Order: sequence, then C-alpha cells, then structure tokens
Amino acid sequence: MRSMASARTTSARPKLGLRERKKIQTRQAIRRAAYRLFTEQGYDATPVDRIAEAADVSPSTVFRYFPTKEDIVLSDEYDDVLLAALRDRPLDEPPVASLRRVLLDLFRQFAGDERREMLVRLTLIRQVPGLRARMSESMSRTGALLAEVLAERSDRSPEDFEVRVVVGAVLGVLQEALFHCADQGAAEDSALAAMEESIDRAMDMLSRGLPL
Amino acid sequence: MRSMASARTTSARPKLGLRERKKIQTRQAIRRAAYRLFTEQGYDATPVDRIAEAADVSPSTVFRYFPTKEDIVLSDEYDDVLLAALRDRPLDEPPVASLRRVLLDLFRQFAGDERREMLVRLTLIRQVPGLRARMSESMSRTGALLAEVLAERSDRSPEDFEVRVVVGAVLGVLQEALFHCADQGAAEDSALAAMEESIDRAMDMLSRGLPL
DNA sequence: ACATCTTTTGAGAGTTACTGTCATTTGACG
DNA sequence: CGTCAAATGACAGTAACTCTCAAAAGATGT
Repeated sequence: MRSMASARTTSARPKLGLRERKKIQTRQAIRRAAYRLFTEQGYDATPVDRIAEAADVSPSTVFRYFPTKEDIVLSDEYDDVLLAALRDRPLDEPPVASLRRVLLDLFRQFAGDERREMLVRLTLIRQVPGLRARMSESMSRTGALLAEVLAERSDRSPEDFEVRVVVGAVLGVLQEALFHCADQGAAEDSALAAMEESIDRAMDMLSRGLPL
Repeated sequence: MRSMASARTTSARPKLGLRERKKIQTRQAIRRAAYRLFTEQGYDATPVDRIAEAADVSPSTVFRYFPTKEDIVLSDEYDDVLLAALRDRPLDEPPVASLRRVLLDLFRQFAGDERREMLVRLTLIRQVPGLRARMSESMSRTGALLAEVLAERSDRSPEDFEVRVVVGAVLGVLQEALFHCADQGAAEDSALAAMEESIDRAMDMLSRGLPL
C-alpha cells in the first residue's frame, strides 16, 4: 500500500521475503500510529493498548517490536552509521574534529520526511521526562561505543580516561545543542539548519577550550 | 531508637518538633531498608512492598516519601549546596574554575558514612539501566540550574548558548569521571580519592581545550 | 498443490509500579 | 483535655510490562 519512504532506509537489499517486508510494515505502522496519537493527545495519555488498536495489532505485538513504550520514540539505527563513519575518518585528524564531521554529516543526510519525524521526536523527548532520561542514557551508551573506536584509532585502552572525557564532553555538548534548538525553533526547516550551526559552534568551543 | 547519623545532616536547627523528627526517621528507615535489600537481592528483585515491610511502614507511605522507586536511590539534597557555593565564588573567576572548585568541595565534605552510602548508590546506579537514565536526567536538570547562576553572574540571558555548552561539557565530563571510578574502584576509600583526582584532571582538559 | 516446519501473532493470566480516595491515627496547640 | 491539622494505612484502580501457549501465516521440499 505504501512504498515511498522506505526506499532509502531499506537500502541494503531489495531481496526481502514477504515475512521481512511485513515486519518492516508492522514496525512502521506501530510507530506512525504512536506518533500520531502522541502528538494528538500526549504521550502519557495514550496507553499502549490504544496504540495497538490504532496500528491494528495486538498489544503483545507492540511489546514484541518495542520492548518499552519509550522505545517507540527512542529506537533508531544511527549508531552503526556513526561508528562506520568515524572509522572512515583519516587517522591523523584530531578526535574532536572527527566527531564534529561525523555528527554533522549524519544530520545533513536526513531527507525531508526524516527531518520532520526527527522534530516530532525531539519535541516529544523534550516534553516527557521519562523520554529525556532514557535518551541521555542511550546517548552515553553511544558514547561508550564512540570512545572504543577513538581509543582503537589512537592506540589506547578502551577505557582510557582521556578518551572518555572527550566523548563525554562532546555528547554533553551535543545534547545541549539539540535541546537548545528544540526549545526555540519548533519552526520547521530552520530548526534543523540552526541545529547544525549549534553543533558546529559548540564543537569549536570545545576544541578551543572553555574560557568563558 | 536511632539518632547518630542525622546530626550533621540536620545541621539547620535542633528545634524540630516530634513530627519533623519522625519524618526524618521514617525517611531514613525506608532508605536504609531499601539499600540493604537492594544490595542483598538486587534492585529489580525487590518490590516496593517488601521495602515497606522491611521498613515497617505501609506501601502508601513509601510512595509518599519517594514518588518513584528510583527516587529512593537518586534523591539527594546537593543541588542547593552546589548553587549556594557557586554563588559564593568570586565574580572574576572563570566559570569552569568555579565549577571545579564547587564540585570538589562538595565531594570533600562527605563524611565517612556518607561516603560509603555514596559508593553503594553509585554502584547501584551503574548496574541498573533505569537508574542510570534517571541520573543523567537529574544531572542535566542540575545543569540547568547551574547554567542559570552562571548566566546571572556574567550578565547573560539564562538560556545563553555558550553557558549551556560549558555546563553541558562539565556535566558530561563529571558523569564520565564518576562512572569511571565506580567501574574500577569499588575498593572502599581509595575510590573517593580517585574520584576527586579524576574530576580535577577532566576539568583541566576542558579548560585547556580538547586536542587529543 | 500439499505436507511440514518455523516464525510470527494473539489471547489471557499474572506481577509490579504507581495514583487517588477515605477513614483512622497521631502529633501540635490552646 | 479537646480540637485541629498532618501523617498514615487500607483499598480499589490503572497501565506497563512478562510469560505461556495455542492458532495463524510465511518458508521450504516434494
């Protein structure tokens, strides 16, 4: 019935069995229904049962696809992209520079539909404390992965303190930039551009040192 | 029945009515019972009902004192101390330096009992994902408060981007330092000392810039 | 086209973290 | 000691999960 948006996300192989295709469909159906209900009536006000109903699946199925209600909003597949991109940076590039590039590239890759969805997600996360909390955690989980790659690239132990500090700082700053944008510009397109700029500025501050 | 530990925490006024004293007592009773059960059988494995039982209060009462189970582990009163201390720093001191001082002073003030409790808390937080998540959030909440004070001190708007970036970086780094220590040294006293040093090093990196 | 095997789904029962209400208890105070 | 306000406990209800098991549906070989 619908086939537009999945083209780029399903980039891997067009050779998918009916089973796999259906899985992707249900996943999207659940997410769409959820986003719609969340924006209409609010996150807390929409029980999972109603989402299931709207997506025309059983509650069990919803929980099979998303272990928690929060995951419906939070789960994404950017980690792998990020890690791969980081590995591709030249080895002599300073880590903060690499991180900056990789993050900015990621944001720029978002197509129109993805952008709009991203804004919905961000405002939801902004408003619901539970989502904020879990997002911070998933970011620091991503951070641990990034730190591993960085450590590997500079021949350090995976738990090297300095690497972790760098990543911690970058992510702390990133989150701040993200929320800063979500705060001001719920205003469509400009918001994303502003976000890129914010990230850029923040990273500059980090590599120059924080005098302020 | 018990009155030893509350001496320093109750520093404000010894003029407490029986009511207030009992409130403090129950609060401590609940927390102690919870910590004991958590370390004995694990956080997820101990329902609130059992905590209530062990603390000899009703489940309702537990929820009255701690809105969520997570709050039993996470709630503390350091924010006010931190903010007050930050306000007391000389105005010409660079913000990162102020933050460093204020944070280190806080850690140094901890007495023996408080230190041990702190370690229990940290390892719990480390192990339980839900606690990790909510801790990140409460830290960024604290961050917002710190940012306000810093902005005020340098005549900026409370949402000033640079201030938020600075605070974001400092807190990101702080969390990393905290977890780093909790990771390695569950080893009693040395852990806290190591923590102070970690914070110190991390802050140094921040103000010098992140070249690595 | 059919039989079989595997994966996905739905139904239902159970647990637990909360929320709200209301009657009872208990410290505060004149 | 009586009265008022605050703290407590008992209870009912909701919603997010978890587990189990049987039915439905896609994959696979003949």
